[in-house]
Amino acid sequence: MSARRRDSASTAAARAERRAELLATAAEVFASRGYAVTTVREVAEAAGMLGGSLYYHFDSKESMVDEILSAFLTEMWAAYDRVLASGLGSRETFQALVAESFRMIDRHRPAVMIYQNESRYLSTSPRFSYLLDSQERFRQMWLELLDRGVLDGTFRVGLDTGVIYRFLRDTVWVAAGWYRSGGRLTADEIARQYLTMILDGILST
Amino acid sequence: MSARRRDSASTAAARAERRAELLATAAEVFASRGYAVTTVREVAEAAGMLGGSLYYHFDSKESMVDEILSAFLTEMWAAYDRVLASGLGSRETFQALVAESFRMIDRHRPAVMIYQNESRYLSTSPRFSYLLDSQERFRQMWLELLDRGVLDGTFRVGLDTGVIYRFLRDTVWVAAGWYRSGGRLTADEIARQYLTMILDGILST
Amino acid sequence: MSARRRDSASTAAARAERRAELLATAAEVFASRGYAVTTVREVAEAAGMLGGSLYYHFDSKESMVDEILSAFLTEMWAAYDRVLASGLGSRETFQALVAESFRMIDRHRPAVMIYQNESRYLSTSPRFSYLLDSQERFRQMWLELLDRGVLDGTFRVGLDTGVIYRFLRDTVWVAAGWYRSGGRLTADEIARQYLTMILDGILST
Amino acid sequence: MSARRRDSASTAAARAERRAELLATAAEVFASRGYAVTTVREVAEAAGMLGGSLYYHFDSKESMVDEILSAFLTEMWAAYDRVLASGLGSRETFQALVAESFRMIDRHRPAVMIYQNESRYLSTSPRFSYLLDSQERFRQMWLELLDRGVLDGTFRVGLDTGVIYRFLRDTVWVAAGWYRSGGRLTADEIARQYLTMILDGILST
DNA sequence: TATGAATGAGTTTTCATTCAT
DNA sequence: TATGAATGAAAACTCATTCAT
Repeated sequence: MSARRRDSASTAAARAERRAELLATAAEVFASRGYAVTTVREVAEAAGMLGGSLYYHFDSKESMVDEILSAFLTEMWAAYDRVLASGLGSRETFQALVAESFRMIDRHRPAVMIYQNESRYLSTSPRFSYLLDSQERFRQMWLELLDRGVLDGTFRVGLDTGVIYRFLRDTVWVAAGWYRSGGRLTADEIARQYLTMILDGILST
Repeated sequence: MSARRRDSASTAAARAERRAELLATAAEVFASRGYAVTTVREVAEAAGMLGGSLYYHFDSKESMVDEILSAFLTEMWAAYDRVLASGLGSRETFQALVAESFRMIDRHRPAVMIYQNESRYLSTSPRFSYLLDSQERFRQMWLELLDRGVLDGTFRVGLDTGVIYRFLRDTVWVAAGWYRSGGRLTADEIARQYLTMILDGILST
Repeated sequence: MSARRRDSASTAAARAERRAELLATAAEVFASRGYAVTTVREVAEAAGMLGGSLYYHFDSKESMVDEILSAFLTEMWAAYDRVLASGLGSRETFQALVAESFRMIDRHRPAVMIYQNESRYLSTSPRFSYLLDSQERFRQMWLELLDRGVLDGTFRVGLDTGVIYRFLRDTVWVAAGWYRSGGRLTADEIARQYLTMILDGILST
Repeated sequence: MSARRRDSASTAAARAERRAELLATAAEVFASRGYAVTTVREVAEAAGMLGGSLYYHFDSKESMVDEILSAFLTEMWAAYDRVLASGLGSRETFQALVAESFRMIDRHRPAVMIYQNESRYLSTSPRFSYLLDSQERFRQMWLELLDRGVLDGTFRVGLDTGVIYRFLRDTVWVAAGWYRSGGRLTADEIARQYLTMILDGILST
């Protein structure tokens, strides 16, 4: 490899790394203040630069959230698909999906918060139609799992799976709003608590 | 009662009614599109008037949400306080609070959504410090109830009450995002499903 | 006609009049400074208001030129079509088209200048594709007329009609750059001079 | 001549050549898109470099047009002065000036277009006052020639020389907008067509 | 010589708010 | 009570220019 090639490789890599840094900063700010009310200036300041400078790296404020969300969703579905492909029973699949979700929150808390809080607003634009697609796929995944679990005797009969699905959808993700990585509880521990609660209830037996 | 007094009384009443109508419309729009991204013009249009006309009725966009939220919170705490004052056991109190919450969603869905989605943003302003107060009071209410329930053997030992509290807080209110009054399920029926799930878990026994 | 209907009619008319005034002002400024380098603020100032106020009347800077140009082109083609439909001989048609053009300059000088100077830039946007359409139609009109005139013996044989067409196209319209309505020469007088020059040449005979 | 001197000489020459290349590129882009709306980045890209790199060669975007235009005007006036100094009759002078103009278009089409399209905008800055000077000199040159020609019986009496001057000024240069070097017609052939048209008119005789 | 990252002034646009009618 | 025109502050975005490497 010539020096030239190593150079161009390293600058391309440096550039990608800088982008990633900036996106992480942007995600943090969007998550904590809300996408719509966050100004580009605020993101830039958090990154230690002036407002206009961000436009050297990104086309628009919109393209920043876009990149944040699509990267997150890609990774999320890869994780879910791995679980779904592993042939587990309905209870174990359930547990694995919830655990995966908490791991996503652990690793991509800002992206999860943005996904949770801003989807409604963003998905009015065609550019973000993939958010609706993802939601629909999510819905089908859980409904199928719940139906299967009821049929095979894992889950309680008489529950409204539509209600339970909505319950799960919201419940798991809103935890991103308060979970802090490195806090008292690990993501796996929280997943365990949630699973106990959901699977067995909170009543003493 | 003189004609004059009846007139001014009916005018004052008509005025209050008009305000209430406009607030209901505003709440609907704020809830469905998000407070920050909703323009005053959109609210006005939904009410069949022009942007400037709203300022005859209200001081500002902010005072509209303010009125919406404080009216809602007042009613909500009145309901909660009634439950808390009735001397029920921890399980029954739990059930009653959850049921009350779903009734709030049923009757004040837009206000609940606004409370849920916009509190973080609004409470950065001193004017809305009461939102933080309400949250803190909510937190204490549930933590005390959970602690009491664990002590008297109603709730499972070994659960992290901090986690459970957050779980309950989020879980109940997010239902406002999908619940439709007059839909397939009544508020009480949904409360029953939620309670089964939370108290007994979803596993078949 | 009720008072209400007359009112709404008069306000609609007042509004249309205001728009027309503002468009005339904008056209003046765009014409004298160039569309691209004119700021919305400059247009607003020329109209005695602040920058943002223009957006009460117009969607965007672009929509202002759009309206200016399309109104002008509509009127221009109406005038040309009247000439073309009147069954004149080729020499008289030629004279009438040139005279019409100078009348357009007389009445819509700013619009003509914008059309002349900014078409190249504007027509890169799909919104202004009608500028290209108009140019193409203009080209066909003149080429047909020149060809007919050569065939019927009106025009000199041996001229390159492509060159003459371009010559006419540019020559007539650039006069908008210097012609001032109410100056020493009337539009008809200038048209006469141009026609003498073009038809008979400037050499003494 | 030492190696050192030859090196620095060839370096200086190479540098001048690079500048000339870059200016030619810049002129092309400015001409085709318009100076004001062309970004430095676009010029740089057309020259195969990045935006900032141009600033090694030039002080500013403005200094680029400045150099392009002043070089062009210098050459143009040298050519005109040669004609004017050669003691030709008014008709021959007329023909020679028009022919020279088309040769300028042939050899410096981008510069001519910039001169034609951007003078109004540029000449608002003191730096480009020479554009106004040139225009004034141009005007005097033609008016004197026309007056002389009318006096000596070459040109038709009764024409408004002010109108004819403007006509000539615009007519000749706008050809830069469509002329392509190496196309169907040579510059001299186009000059011949223009001259026939202007001198003898387009009517058959 | 050229790059790439950043600057900062300026531009278009949005929108809560005001106010005369 | 409501309208409609305007205000003005703030937002997203653009781009000529700088400068360390």
